[in-house]
Amino acid sequence: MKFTLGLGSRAWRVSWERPGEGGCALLGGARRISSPRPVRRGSRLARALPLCLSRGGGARALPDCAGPSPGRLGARQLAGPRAMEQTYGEVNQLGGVFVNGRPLPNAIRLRIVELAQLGIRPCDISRQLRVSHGCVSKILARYNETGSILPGAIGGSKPRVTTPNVVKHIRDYKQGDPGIFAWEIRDRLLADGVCDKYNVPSVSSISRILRNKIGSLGQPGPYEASKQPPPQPALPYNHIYQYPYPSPVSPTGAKMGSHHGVPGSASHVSIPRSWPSAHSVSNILGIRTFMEQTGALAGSEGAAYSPKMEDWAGVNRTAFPATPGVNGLEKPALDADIKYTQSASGLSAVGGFLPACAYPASNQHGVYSAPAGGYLAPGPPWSPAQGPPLAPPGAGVTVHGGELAAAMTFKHPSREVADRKPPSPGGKAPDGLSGLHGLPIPASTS
DNA sequence: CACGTAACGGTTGAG
DNA sequence: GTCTCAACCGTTACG
Repeated sequence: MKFTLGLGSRAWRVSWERPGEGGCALLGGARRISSPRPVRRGSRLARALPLCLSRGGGARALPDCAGPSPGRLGARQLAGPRAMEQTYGEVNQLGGVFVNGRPLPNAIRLRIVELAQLGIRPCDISRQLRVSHGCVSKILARYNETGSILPGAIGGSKPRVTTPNVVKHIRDYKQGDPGIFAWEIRDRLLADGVCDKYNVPSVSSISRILRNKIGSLGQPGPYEASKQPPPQPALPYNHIYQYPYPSPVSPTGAKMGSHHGVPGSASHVSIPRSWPSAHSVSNILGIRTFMEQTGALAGSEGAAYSPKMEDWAGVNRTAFPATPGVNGLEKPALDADIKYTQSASGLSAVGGFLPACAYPASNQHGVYSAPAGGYLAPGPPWSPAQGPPLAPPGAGVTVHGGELAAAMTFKHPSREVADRKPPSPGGKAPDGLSGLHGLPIPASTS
């Protein structure tokens, strides 16, 4: 099924089949769909979703309730089967759209923090952004703890054997003897005492390292290739995981393709794992340096790191303004931050206040491709009688798009690791948006 | 009513 | 190329 409105579950599942996933996504997230648990929150939900809940007849009182309301979804469905196949998502109780298992776009995360800093209560932020309060709580807690709005590293596992040191040695071996075999490297690691028999990388691991990391050093590997070509048409990564965010502004579905001039249309940020940042193989291997030397780094730093850069190459390249101050960035940081672009046009509701969040197709398939605005309620039902809900005029925390973009875009290496662990004792104090990421804006581009 | 958090099903990516 | 596993995700519901 592609679209389900589960009243009983209270969480509407709106899913567009994704290749290979069948309807699984439909069951994700709200596990208690058929939970025997007494629905004692019905009333509350009813408040939150006055009409969205209504079966079929529904949304009258909340005709345009933000997020894909049933009606909206309908519109999307009308967009055609193709679109249906390419996008999917779910709608939470508040009417917000989310992708189960995937982080909220950074724009939203940022917005949450911003609003919190403006004194908005978490519950209100939750309602306004249509993000579950649990999530708001989590994000704020995380921010308070780490000073970063970025989600944690998803997937993978911490290197158990391929430590930076090991990788370094592998690189050395490889550079010393380009024709060396993986098993030879393995032997040498043992012989040199770099590893012992218990933690020596397997041949396959070494091969992978050679292929994915080191390989790019000596040859115009995929990474380089992906960055060299001139802005190629943005890859349709969007289709892979298009967020069915019906742009509140343009519910018709025109929304997806390109957003208000945002190249690549991707308004998504895929959050990279951050733990590896501490010992980013690429960095360790000096790939970045290499890239810099080739001059390819500017504006496309990330390209040098992502093993799957080709997936989102075009976007980054075109959407990302060449900016100084990228040195020292590691892949993780870039993966995450590079996605932010200066263009604020991508954020309908946040626009002007936040830099657009261009989500290049990351190496992750789950990409929110719609503008963050899609998350936002066009007009909060609970609407505070104040002006633009999301763009508090002169709300103290106003930040220059560019300035913020800078903050969002580049992460200081030293903070990299910090993302995960509260690094800076004092650094977490959100000092204005410039520090929202927990990323001090590098004064000097170094 | 607001909020912290466990449980849950999901995604991801290194090994 | 496939599988495993442990990390993370956001939502839901409990307390």
